[in-house]
Amino acid sequence: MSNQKAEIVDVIANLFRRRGYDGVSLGDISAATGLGKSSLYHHFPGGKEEMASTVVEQAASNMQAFVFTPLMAGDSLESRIDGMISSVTGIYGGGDDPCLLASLLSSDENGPLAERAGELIRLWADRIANALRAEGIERKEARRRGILAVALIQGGLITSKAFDSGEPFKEAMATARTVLLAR
Amino acid sequence: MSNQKAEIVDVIANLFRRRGYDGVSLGDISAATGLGKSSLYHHFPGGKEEMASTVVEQAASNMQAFVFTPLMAGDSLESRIDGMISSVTGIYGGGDDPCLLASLLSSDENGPLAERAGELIRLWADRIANALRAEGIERKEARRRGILAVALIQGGLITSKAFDSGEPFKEAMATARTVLLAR
DNA sequence: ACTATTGTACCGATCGTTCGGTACGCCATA
DNA sequence: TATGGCGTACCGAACGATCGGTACAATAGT
Repeated sequence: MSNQKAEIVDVIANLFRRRGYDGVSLGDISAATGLGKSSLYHHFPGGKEEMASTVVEQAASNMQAFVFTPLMAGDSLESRIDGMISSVTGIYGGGDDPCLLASLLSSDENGPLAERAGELIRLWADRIANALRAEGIERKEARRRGILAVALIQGGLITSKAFDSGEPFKEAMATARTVLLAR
Repeated sequence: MSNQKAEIVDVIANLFRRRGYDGVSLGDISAATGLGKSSLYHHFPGGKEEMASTVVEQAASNMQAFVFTPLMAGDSLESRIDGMISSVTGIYGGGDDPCLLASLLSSDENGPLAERAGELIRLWADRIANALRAEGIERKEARRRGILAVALIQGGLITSKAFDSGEPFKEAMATARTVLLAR
């Protein structure tokens, strides 16, 4: 994907994650990107759905690069977890920016976008669980904690939005850290 | 509010919480309620916005009755927390049903509905904190745990949706219970 | 008879989408 | 070095469909 197009996708992603799939019109996208509606169809022949799915796939690749990779890179479980938390905090603007996956998971009801978003969330929990298993934590317990950590991240984002403050998110991240590093 | 109207509001609430504000059209509401558009405008002269705000106010009243009241009614902190958890588990169908407040908080971007939904989420955390303070837990710590519990509930709902299973939600609730009852 | 409630028909606006067409750069062939 | 064709990128205008909302007459319940 060219840099040019990646920038466009980035702009569209910011719309979708803040307003959900149905909350964003092609007019909005046109205004935000500076491209005419017909130009958007040049880049995304599949229309709005292709714009959204492209955005999701970019998010998937970002997760791979900025979340999963740090989760396997550190020299100790603590440093791996801290690496992920640091990345995640950056991605979500310290709690100020909504999660694209959660946004599409909720707003598309049983469409293909929601299915893919759900898949990525499950993958996320799975990768965390794998990191724990590599440290000798039993399989089911690792899975339990992985899911719990993702729940804390997502719940932290929602409460941070409700409180209009990054503090709830940061508290949730601290709790997730404790859960993941408990022995 | 008459029983008749309360039923209508309930049907509309189920639409909004599953698809968000923008994902529901008046046609959808008309089909789901069996009422023509004119009938809907008879009951809700303010249109879609009034339908949504009525739905939110009904949710507020339900929270008061089924969540806040149990939170003050038990004879021990443990029984109060368990009362709330039991009610909450029922309200969300064991994790299968999305949260109306979270749905509107996210899909309305900075509209009045999102503001009200956020207010109710903050109130929820506050009520939990109050229950903890009544047991001697220090103010800031009580507030921290209240917010954390709400985050676990909301995050549990999202992960449960991603996994298409009530299990993540139940795990999140169990964790919330532990957090709230810790000494 | 009166009021509450509803169905039918319709409104302008906006939705996602498609169309015809233009500008520009690359590359082959003459 | 011209020239003509071709692919990429973009645009304004318009499409049919649906959006939220309204006017009004008919019906139902008292």
